[in-house]
Amino acid sequence: MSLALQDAGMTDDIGTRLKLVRQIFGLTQRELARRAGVTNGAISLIEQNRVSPSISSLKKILDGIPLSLADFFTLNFSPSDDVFFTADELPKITHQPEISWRLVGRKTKGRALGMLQEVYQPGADTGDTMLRHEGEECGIVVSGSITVTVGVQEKTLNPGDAYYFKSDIPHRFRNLGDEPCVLISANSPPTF
Amino acid sequence: MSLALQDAGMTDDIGTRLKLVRQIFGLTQRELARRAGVTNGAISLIEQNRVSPSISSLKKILDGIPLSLADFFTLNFSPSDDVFFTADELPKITHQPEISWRLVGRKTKGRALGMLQEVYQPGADTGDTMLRHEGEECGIVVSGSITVTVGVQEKTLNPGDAYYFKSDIPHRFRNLGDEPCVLISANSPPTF
DNA sequence: CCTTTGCGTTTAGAATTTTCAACAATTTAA
DNA sequence: TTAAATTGTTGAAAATTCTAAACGCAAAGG
Repeated sequence: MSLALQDAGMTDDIGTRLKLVRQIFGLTQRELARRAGVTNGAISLIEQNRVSPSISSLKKILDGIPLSLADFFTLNFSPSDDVFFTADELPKITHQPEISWRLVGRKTKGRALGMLQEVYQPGADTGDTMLRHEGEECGIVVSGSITVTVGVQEKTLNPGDAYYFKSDIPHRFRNLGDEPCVLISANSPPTF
Repeated sequence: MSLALQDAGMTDDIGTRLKLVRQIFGLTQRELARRAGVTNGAISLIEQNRVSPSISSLKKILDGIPLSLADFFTLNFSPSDDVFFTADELPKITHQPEISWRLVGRKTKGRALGMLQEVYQPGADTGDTMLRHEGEECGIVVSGSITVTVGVQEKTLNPGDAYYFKSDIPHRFRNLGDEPCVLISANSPPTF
């Protein structure tokens, strides 16, 4: 099981690749399908490699994560030491050019925690549609400042400040300052 | 015309992207179709964005170039000064992990020359199927050594050594040494 | 214990892509 | 200048993907 996951990392196998990414982001097939505007059946078939999706479908699906096509094919899950990670081993993810993430650890399956280093360039804005379906998440600002909206609350966080909320509350991150903001976040979705 | 090519660089537009890559490699729709094992009609439709290809089709097509899916989506044709290029501006191409290329200049359309920096890791082998359909090409070794086969001739080239041949003769590059080989090559296909 | 809920899977039919073969336009060669 | 060859495009049929609606299974709650 964990072997299969490791193997699948480098593969061209689109189905396994999609499944891994989906699970890393803590989404069910149905939830991703809803966000992407496709049916859950389509995602199921793709993940089983019973069909080879069209670019347009795959793009729609990845937009629901969100993840660019380039990142999807570039993402590297290749095995490494399970405990220590050098900076350049952390898989990089960029959807909008202004926002980039780095995953801390890869084998999220079977783990309780996911961790990200997130970089928001000045002007970056996640929009308010990024609701995750279950679990909780928290983070602490390392440098720069970031304006976080959670439900009806909003606050601009500076280095050392932090947040913690249930993921099913709509939330939004905006960098209204003029320098990049780096923060470390963690999430604990039971769906992992 | 040249404007369209510049614009197309950054785009998600798969059709234009494929067309650009195909032209950079000096291939016709039919020739690429033959190598890829698809029909020329399919490539035509894709390049016009009248259909959105399946991943399996796109992969087959890119294998005929050859170019990986990751590189295809990562390749950056974005505009820059037309005369000077810094190292990191040169679009990187990797098909096999052991072989990587960097294009010198992007706007090959309308130019007579294409130039590549090529890196062959120890053990790298292009195989003998890489025949380009017309034109001539030449190169000079910068570091390491490379064994080149052209038709019935074969020679191991060391730094400073060079080659020059008609592209329609079957040719093959192999790094039989134990250090990476860097070479600069140029080609002049009339098909550009 | 039973019901409910949520998960991934499956199947038939609708929608889309791909092939095959022909076409028009351009280039090459005679 | 004409004939032959080559290129990209197009239309109808074949093949594949996607949807919509079900299914089986497991976990959670009453």
